[in-house]
Amino acid sequence: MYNLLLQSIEKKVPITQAAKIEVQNAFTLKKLRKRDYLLRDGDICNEMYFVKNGCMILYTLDDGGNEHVTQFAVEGWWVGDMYSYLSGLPSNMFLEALEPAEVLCIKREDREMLLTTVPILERYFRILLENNFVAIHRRVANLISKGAEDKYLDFVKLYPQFALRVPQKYIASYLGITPETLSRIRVQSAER
Amino acid sequence: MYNLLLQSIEKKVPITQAAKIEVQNAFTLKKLRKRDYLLRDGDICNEMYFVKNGCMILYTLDDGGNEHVTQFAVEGWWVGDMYSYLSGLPSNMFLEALEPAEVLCIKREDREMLLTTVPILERYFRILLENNFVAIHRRVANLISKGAEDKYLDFVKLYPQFALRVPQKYIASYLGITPETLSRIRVQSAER
DNA sequence: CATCCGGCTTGATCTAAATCAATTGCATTT
DNA sequence: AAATGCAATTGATTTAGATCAAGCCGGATG
Repeated sequence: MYNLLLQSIEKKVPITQAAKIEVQNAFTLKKLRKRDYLLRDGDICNEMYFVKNGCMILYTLDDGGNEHVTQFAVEGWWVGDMYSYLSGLPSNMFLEALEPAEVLCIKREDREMLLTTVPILERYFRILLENNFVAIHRRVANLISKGAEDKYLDFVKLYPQFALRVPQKYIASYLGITPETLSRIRVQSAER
Repeated sequence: MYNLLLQSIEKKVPITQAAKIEVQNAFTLKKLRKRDYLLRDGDICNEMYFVKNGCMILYTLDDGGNEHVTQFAVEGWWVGDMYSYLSGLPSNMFLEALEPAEVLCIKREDREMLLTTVPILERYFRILLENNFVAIHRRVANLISKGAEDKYLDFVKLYPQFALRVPQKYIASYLGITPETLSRIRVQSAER
């Protein structure tokens, strides 16, 4: 049950057997069906989630009711509204399962506690966040500098798995373009 | 000389006198004049920089020679090309002083060393990166969901200091719009 | 003091992508 | 197998913002 999480940790830092037990005790499992929500606009995000399997999206809704996907999360990824999680203030996001999913949940206080009892995890999260910083920075660079087609091509190159797994409209949203535009881009790219 | 850095650390984690010495020994000071570079396309980013004073921008150049600002950094901020810094691979970015500036530099190996000798800094960087994650995530949400005017208004609300301090063209670039568009937005907003 | 240059503004035009709208194709449910 | 409901496609039109081009202003430089 905790295999994937412990692997994720061990890939980055050494961890003792005793610490593994501590880790396991800090998490609970949630099983989700397609379209279940872990978080809705207005909720406070009191937990962060480690995806064991399935696929989640984190998104906002604008005034016109359009979804804007800020994050995907599949097996081995962390997800949640970090803003709300850290501040304790209400989120303006939705966290939804695109597929049946299982996630490991850790509450704010439990994580804080765990970080003091197993301090090597500070290093784990630090490394995780650094890698994440690189990825999100690349995304920003693409968003401010590239046109629709180039953004899509970079996305496919970076996450070939997603391009197949996730409905196109979510990818379009993630790239900041419309589903219609993405559809047209795909036929044009294929023609060449 | 190390005041601002030590304050930045102490705001987030407790640190002993001995550890402060260790920190100071790990950094060197660089003084920059306006338009000096700390990093150019093709360089490997072997250091990260903590800004003591002045203002830096991190940007890419596209095929058309247009700058795309991915980051600002003023007093108390960290900056550098994290991708190149972590991987040791060449950067495709420029890091330039917009004003005369002083930065504290820490080499890759020295930071790794420091993190093992002063492990509380793992926590410092972890917290820093979490806060940063929230900010950059907000930026992404704005980039994929908002029009030019709303992006600008959010920027001014979040960083009122910058709006005055930095030439508009860099702000435009940071927002993913042209200087012309930003100029027009500003007069329109003022009219109302 | 003059001039030079970079940054900002303003206007005219163009274009990539959004929007609006209809149709089709799948997959899930009944 | 019919029916329902999304997702994707395709076409027509609109629009936000880019691009191109000139002029202008203010601070740095000889």
